[in-house]
Amino acid sequence: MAAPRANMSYRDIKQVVLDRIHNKIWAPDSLLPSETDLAEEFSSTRTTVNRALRELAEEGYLERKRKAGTRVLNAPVRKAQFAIPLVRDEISETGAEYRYALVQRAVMPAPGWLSARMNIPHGRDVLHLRCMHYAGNAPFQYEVRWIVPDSIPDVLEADFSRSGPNDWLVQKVPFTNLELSFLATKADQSVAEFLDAQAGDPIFTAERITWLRGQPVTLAKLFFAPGYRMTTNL
Amino acid sequence: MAAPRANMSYRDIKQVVLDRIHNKIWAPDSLLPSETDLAEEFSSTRTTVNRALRELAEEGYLERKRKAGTRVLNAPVRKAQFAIPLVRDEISETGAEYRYALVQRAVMPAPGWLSARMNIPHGRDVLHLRCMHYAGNAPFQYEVRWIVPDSIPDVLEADFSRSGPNDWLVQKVPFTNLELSFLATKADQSVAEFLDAQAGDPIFTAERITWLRGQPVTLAKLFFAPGYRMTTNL
DNA sequence: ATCAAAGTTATGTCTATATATATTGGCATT
DNA sequence: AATGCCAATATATATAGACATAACTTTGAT
Repeated sequence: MAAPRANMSYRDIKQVVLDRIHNKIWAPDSLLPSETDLAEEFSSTRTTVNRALRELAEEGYLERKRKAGTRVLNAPVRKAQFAIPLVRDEISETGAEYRYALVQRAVMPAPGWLSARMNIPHGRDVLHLRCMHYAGNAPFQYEVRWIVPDSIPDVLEADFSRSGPNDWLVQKVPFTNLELSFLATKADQSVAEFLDAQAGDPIFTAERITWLRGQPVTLAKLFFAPGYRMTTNL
Repeated sequence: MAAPRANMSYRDIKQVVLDRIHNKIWAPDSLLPSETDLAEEFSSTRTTVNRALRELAEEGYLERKRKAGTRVLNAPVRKAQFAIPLVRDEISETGAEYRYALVQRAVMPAPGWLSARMNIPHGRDVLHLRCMHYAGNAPFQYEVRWIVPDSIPDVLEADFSRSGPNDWLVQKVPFTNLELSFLATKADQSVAEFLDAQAGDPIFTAERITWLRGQPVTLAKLFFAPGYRMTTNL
C-alpha cells in the first residue's frame, strides 16, 4: 500500500488516490479532503495535488466542482480513447503494403438524405467518390465519400486517382468539428464485391462528418472488410 | 485572428496556437518557439504556456520532446473519446425505462476459446450468464458474460436475477486493465430472437475483457439491437 | 576518424503564493 | 414559505523562480 511520504510527484499522488478509491478508503459518492488538506498530508503543494486530482477527474474517476469539493464517482465513467489513424497508417503498421484505388468519381446534385444530414441546400452539386484501400492484396476498407466543394478551393481539380481523398483533405482542409459514428451494416452486392465478402455479411462501418466553422466539408462512410475489429486497451 | 495581448489564459493561448497551426503560420513538422519565448510573446509565464502546449499535445496536435522542442504534427492523430456508460445509464438518458432480465445462469468448465482468450487454466469452472437489457419494451442489448470466480469472493452466491452482473461487478470488483473491442457480427438464431431481429442481421457488438492485477476477471459480449450506433463528437 | 565525455538547452515538474470564480449555506427580507 | 443577498470555501488558474531530465551538440581523447 502506497504510504504518503515527502517529495511525492503528482503521479505518486494519483496512484495513492486511486488506491484509496479501490480500497474504499474513500467510498463512492464520498467527498475527498480539500486540496489544501491533501497537500498538507502529502507534504506537497496545492498545485501538485491539483494536477493529480484534475487528471483523475479527466480520466473519469472523480467529479470536481468549485466549492462543492471533489467527489468519488461511483461508477467510474471510463473513457475509451481510440486513435483515428489514416487508413494508410493503420495498414502500414500491420506491416502490409498499402495500396489504393479510385473506383468512381462523379459530380452530382446532393441526394436528399445527404442535404438533410449535412445541412446542404437542396440540389447543390457535390463531389462523390468511391475508393478502395488494400492491405497487400487483401481488401481492407471501402470508402464512399461526399465532398461539398463550395468552401474548398481546387477540390474539383484534385487528382484522386493516385491517392485518397483523406490524404488530400488532411493536407488542405482543417476541420473544426467532427462527428464520428460506428455501426454494423449489411453488405450489399457492391460492398460485398469490393471487400471480398458475401452479400449480407455484417460489416463494421464508420461514418464521419466534418465541418469547418459551421460549414459542412465532407461525409465519409467507411466499410471495413469482414473480421475487422477496433480495439483499445486502458 | 486572435492577437496576443496581456493576461491571456492558457485557453486563449491554446486557441492562438491552434489558429496559427490552421493558418500554416506554424507549418506541419515545423518547430514552435520555446516555451520561454512564447511566454514572453504572450506576456505570460512559462507555466501557463506549458499547460496550453501540454494539452494540445494530449489532444494530438503537437509532439513534444525534451530539448528537441515542440513540433506540429502533420496529420493530427485526433483521438476519439467514447464514454463507456453502464447500459442502465445509457438507457435512462434516452428517457426510456430500463428493464433487466436474467436469461440463463450456469457454472461450467471454461470452454477452450475462453481459456485461451483470458489465460485461464483449462477446465477451470467459470460462471456463465446471459441477460437482456430493455429500453422500455424494446430490446436494447443482449449480454453474454463469463466471470472467473477464483479471485472474486461471493460471486457464486450473488443474485443476478434482479440486476445485472455489470452493476454488481462495478460495485464489488475494481479492475486495472480493460480490453475493449468493437466489431460487427451476424445475428444467430438465439441473438436474433432476443433482440427482435432477423437471423443474419448485422449486429453491432462490443467485447470487453477486464483484469485485476494480471488476474482475469470477466469477459462480456454485448450485442446491441439493430440500428444501434455509437457516436461521438469532437 | 571514432567514440566518449561534457556542455547546452527545451521540456518536465515542483514549490510558494496570489487572485479569480463558482457554489453553498445561512441570514435577512419579502 | 419563498426569495434575495452575502460571506465562506473549494476549486480554477496565474505568477515567479528553481531544479530535474532527456536529448542534441560540441569538444576532447584515443
